[in-house]
Amino acid sequence: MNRTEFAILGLLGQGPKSGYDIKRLVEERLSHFWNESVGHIYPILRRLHERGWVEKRVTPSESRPPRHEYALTVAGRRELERWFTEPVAPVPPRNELLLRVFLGAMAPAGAVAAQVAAYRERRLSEMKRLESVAAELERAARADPEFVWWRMTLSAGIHAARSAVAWCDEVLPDLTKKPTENGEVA
Amino acid sequence: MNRTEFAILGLLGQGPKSGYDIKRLVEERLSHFWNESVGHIYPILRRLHERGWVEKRVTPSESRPPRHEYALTVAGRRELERWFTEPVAPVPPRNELLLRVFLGAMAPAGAVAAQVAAYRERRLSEMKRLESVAAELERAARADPEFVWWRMTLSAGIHAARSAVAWCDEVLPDLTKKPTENGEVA
DNA sequence: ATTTGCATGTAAAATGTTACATGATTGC
DNA sequence: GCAATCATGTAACATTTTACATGCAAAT
Repeated sequence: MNRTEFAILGLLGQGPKSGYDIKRLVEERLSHFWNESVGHIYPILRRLHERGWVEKRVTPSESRPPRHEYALTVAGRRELERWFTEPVAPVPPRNELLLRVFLGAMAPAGAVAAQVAAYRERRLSEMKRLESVAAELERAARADPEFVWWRMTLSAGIHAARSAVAWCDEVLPDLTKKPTENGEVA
Repeated sequence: MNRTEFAILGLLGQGPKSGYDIKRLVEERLSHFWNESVGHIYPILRRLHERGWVEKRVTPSESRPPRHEYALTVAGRRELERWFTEPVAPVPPRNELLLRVFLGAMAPAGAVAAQVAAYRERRLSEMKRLESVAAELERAARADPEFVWWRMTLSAGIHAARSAVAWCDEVLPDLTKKPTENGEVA
């Protein structure tokens, strides 16, 4: 069983949803640590249905396409709880920026520095964005039962972004001073 | 053009290699930020050859299978240099641990805490391992022209691992005290 | 004796992304 | 009038992993 299936099963655990609901929810709340592509959600929902982990209810509508809503079954919830105790599968890393850094000796002058600087920008703005989301959450959603969990994932994102920026600040001086000393292409 | 092609092109930029050489090099030096599966390397090498970016030299041997060695061509090196200036494609995140944390409200009691504790262990030992590799490198390879670049990638790994541990230490108290208050399944 | 390392590759499966197809509604 | 949002889904493609297939040499 794959990761997408569990992600969707988990989101349905919070209440019945349509494929489109799932897509939006992932974009709005989970985007700093998860993503789902639309073309993947619908086939997975069907598979979950075939296995009896979700049930489907179609609500017709005059003005729009009928709404296909999926809800967890008892078997689905059991499966979901099992997943929580299953060890997280390690993801083999693939970091394109670090690949460029590692191979930096053969890069055109300044290219790696520019990449790291751009990366720093991205991570810094990500950090600020997450901090403002967290502040807003703290203000508006303390009573929400999801609150504590959501805050933890935001904090994870902030920690990661902050440490990425710190690394950039550490290496950027070495990358910008006298590039040829590092053996780069002149 | 995909990421594996550039990774292999880049490693060949450091000198001619066989498929097996590439596999070993990735495992030994790049494993904290990159991976390649064997089944992928050989087809890619052939593709690079078809495009004229690498040239192939087969050295026969009595006792072993012939060694197929690949080396960058001029066109290959040009392509590689182009890649350095190309913006890094953002990777859509998929963090299974954070997915579990986000959905923590419906987890069996203590399950999320156990996952985070296990994750902390993994990241802490990763951090120690990278620190010792870095120390060894500092001692043995300062003269190596690759040294500065390699050190930067190690530092990135150390920063990331350290910050992950810090996050775990931040959230673990909340996860272990009075689990039912967080709305978990009892 | 058996495992590990050297060394090449192929084939099938899984996973996931992108583009396409359709069409109404709502807001600007 | 036009773009965005709502809403469903399919099909083709790309990417990557896993398993298979082979076989010698060296070390334990």
